[in-house]
Amino acid sequence: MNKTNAEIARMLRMISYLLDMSETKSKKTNFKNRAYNTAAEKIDNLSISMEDLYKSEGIKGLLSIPSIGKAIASKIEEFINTNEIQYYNQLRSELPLDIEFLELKGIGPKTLKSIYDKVVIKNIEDLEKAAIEGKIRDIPGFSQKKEESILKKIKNYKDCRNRFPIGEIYPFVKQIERYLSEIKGVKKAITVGSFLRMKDTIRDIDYLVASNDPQKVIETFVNMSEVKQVLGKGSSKAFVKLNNGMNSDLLVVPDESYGAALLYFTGNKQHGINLRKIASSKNLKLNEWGLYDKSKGIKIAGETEEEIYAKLGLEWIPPEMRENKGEIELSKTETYKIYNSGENKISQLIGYEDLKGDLQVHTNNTDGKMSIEQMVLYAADFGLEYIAITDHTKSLKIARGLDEAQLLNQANKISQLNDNIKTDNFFTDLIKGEVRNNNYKNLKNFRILSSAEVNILKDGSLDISNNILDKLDIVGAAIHSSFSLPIETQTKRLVDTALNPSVDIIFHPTGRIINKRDGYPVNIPKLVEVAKDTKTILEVDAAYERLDLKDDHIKIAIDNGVKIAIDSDAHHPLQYVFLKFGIGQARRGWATKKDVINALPVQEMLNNLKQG
DNA sequence: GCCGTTTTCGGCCCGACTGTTTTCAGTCG
Repeated sequence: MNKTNAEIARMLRMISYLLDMSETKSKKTNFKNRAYNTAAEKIDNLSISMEDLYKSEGIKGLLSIPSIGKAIASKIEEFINTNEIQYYNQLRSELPLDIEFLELKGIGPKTLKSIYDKVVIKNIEDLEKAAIEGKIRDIPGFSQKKEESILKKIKNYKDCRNRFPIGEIYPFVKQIERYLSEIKGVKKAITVGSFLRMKDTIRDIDYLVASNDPQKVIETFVNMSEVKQVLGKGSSKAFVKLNNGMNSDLLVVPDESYGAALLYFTGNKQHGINLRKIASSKNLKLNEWGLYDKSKGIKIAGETEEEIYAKLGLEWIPPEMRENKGEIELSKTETYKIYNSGENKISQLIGYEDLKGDLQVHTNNTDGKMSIEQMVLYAADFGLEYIAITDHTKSLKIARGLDEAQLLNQANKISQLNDNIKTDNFFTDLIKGEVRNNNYKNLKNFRILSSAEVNILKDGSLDISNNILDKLDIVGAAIHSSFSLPIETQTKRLVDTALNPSVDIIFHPTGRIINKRDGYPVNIPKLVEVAKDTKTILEVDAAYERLDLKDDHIKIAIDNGVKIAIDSDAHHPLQYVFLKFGIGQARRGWATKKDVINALPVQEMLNNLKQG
């Protein structure tokens, strides 16, 4: 049981695929398979769980999702209740092909059907074997060249690691972006796609370049040393596989099409489709080259995104919000004007320069790499005004967690440092050889907060008592063990923590590590409800392998009036840069500056805590 | 199969690249 949205979407997508394979030229079937595919995409982008929706509201809940009608809703219901869809079984009894073909890019249902009709295959292994044995080249419509290309595509499928955490590839992606921007004649070069939308993980890296010499840019791109294989190229586009296994696409357009191309290539796909539908309804046509007036046959916009959105009756939408989750409705100029008298999300979204403090920072007193003083120095250098020192507590043995005496000792030291920081020469010794810019002038007003990342035990209690915690400026708590308890127990551990009057923030609430572990199960709406009642802050841990809370959870939290903190979880000064990824997730969750507690100056932030 | 400010029928986003199709189907994003 417990069907994820991804599993449901995959089933619908495979139904679409099988319908496409078995389609008799009739147009009706053609649109039927598209309907299944559209429903699958919709579900993939949904912020709520279909199963939860079904359990709380029944089939009516499913029908409330656009693109899901009676027929598809009843199949989802069947899948949730019986773990099967008879319609799918029936299709598969006619075409017994493994669902993995969905992930084999470049070979679609039509190609596969032509092969299937002549050679018995069931899965990708069979297909590879048939190609190696030369059984495909003689099928009508195929050739030796096509057979070779099938083998290449299978190799690509096997090589491809699914998705990379955004922070892991960030420097590499930016390096190529800089390289492209330095090609002679290039006016602009930018990384677009899910990277620009700040998705937590990235599959493909897409670049957009504005230049009047596309051939030169394309040749330079496909000949970079980072390129392992050229998958295709034409007069405006190129597709390559990079050495790290990722696919990368390049689109080159003239300056006057830059905005249209940026809009098209940033996505997401459904956002783009909806914009093109709006264009169509206004007798306009939108593509990657511009916005055109159909009746007059002339281009009316294209150089900037803003002018295109404006001509469609919309305010500009930040890339992080372009996920087809209601942002188009929100940006309609009429809606916008009403809201904008006070509270429009789009104009108030938390910005990349808005954080004033960082509420989770570690030092070499436990598992961090540097001292409090060094972490402070670099934080000031980074432009922050305060940090909380949140070393682990005693029951987390692996990090040499602090006991009560050590914790109080550290708090005393921090208190002294706060006094000394105001004197002119205090950091002189430390600064020697470490100064990178002149932000140290901010140091005098810098505030160090005593804190801890208190360990939540299996029964939901903490490993440090409240009378000790109350001596700290701010308290964070987190789960680091017993991940496999059932959802009710895990939720109760976090709810009990939120109910604890000494705990201000719950750190990385779901415990996920991207590509390594899913995290423990948590009833997020329930936790959010208690957090709201108790004024507990939920963290967005910005370390790129965590990004926890994730975007959809952030949206649930702030929609319910819960404040978030965006923290780096830095164990080294260079890790303050992680804050960028946390802010990206917060923007994806539509968080405004007001929703983020550490966008406040230190005293206001403290005043807004539970006991503040 | 889904949808509706042209609402229960008749539409359904748009264009680049590939292969071998001399005018297009398949696939992708």
